Amino acid sequence: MTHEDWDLFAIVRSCKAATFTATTNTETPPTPAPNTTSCLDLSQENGSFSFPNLVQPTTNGFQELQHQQLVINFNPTNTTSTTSSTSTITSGLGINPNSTFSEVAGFIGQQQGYHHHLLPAPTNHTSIGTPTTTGFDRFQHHQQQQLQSPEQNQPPLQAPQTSPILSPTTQPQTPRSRKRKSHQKKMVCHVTADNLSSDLWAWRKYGQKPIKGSPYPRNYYRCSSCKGCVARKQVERSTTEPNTFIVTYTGDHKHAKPVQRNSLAGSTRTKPSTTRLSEPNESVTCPKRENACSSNSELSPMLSVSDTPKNEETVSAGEPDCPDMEIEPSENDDDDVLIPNTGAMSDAVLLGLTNVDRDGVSTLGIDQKNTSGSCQSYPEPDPFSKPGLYSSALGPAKLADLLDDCNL
DNA sequence: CGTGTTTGACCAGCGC
DNA sequence: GCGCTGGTCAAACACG
Repeated sequence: MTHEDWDLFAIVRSCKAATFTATTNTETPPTPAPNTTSCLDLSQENGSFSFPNLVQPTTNGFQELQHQQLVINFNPTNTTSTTSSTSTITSGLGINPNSTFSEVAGFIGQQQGYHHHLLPAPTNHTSIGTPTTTGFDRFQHHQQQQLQSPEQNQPPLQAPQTSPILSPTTQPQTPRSRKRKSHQKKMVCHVTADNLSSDLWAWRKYGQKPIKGSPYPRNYYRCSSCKGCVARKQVERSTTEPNTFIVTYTGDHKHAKPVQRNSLAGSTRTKPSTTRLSEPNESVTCPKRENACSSNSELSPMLSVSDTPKNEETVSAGEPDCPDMEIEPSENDDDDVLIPNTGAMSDAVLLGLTNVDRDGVSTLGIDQKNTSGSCQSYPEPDPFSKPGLYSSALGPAKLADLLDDCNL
């Protein structure tokens, strides 16, 4: 099946591609994929940072900053002044999918510091930051604010069942949140197909919809690492750059980021071969999903951005796994809490990979029914419909297995 | 059995 | 008010 071939090839490519080409953004000058090896390996015991194998540490200074962030809970409500618009981080670099938003933000700040000359003129609407005041700086500032006043800053992450206080996106009054996502805080990442890495988060696909104006369907995923987690992710292929996938994260994880891939996450869909390569980092331990749920202290830092969609701003930033990332704030700060699960980006990559055959050429012929009842044939196979590849957050070993299966 | 995907249906927001 | 669109639900099914 060409579809599978596509997936496998893409996965392989992604695995091999610790580096990838920068995605182009109409609003941003192409970021010269700087040192693509400048990935972060901030995996620490706290679990907040998880830059697995595919990435390598670059600067110690940044790590220090990252460490500072780790213990800080980001208050989404405090970002109003600095996050009044959508920001897009475009970069050929990649932030490891397993990183939290704070990680990404920090990374962005770092990259801005290094490459701010490549960035568009900063504006007050930039949520990510400016060359003089990087988003990371702001991010830290907000986090510190929250630290200083934890009481005032309501913990964004609440246990779904135990706490009636939920993010506006998941108000208990409305079993089915129909709120327009356009008004929700969200983080958008542009991921190239070549940019692949593993994602510790477990995502479960719950829907697919054809998007008007786009030949590619949009896929909807929710976090399956922990029941009650409202974190969601949308993945769709960029119309302008078919090789790029737009991953949108909404909602906040109500649990700590898995230190390791959940072996159960998507494992049922994968077909590990007997000759699979052993991967030290992969699934040595298999924490149950429930274990993923933990106190807020372990929760990923959260991001909140205000809403000014029209003021979209593109910021180039280095980011191994999330070359392009933009934060789309909601119009109401109190409305939505975003946990930038940058870790999911790799998933998007995986998804995207499913659309390419082993020659790296998109394959056609797979029709995907839309979710609204009206069938629609997509010019390319649904990159997200490949069972197991996406939600399972395949690790290198699994990818290798898939390769073995296909003699790739 | 538990997890995942698929997919038709449903529902709410939005623009006209 | 109406239709379009996007987001979600949930049943059915697949997989290990």
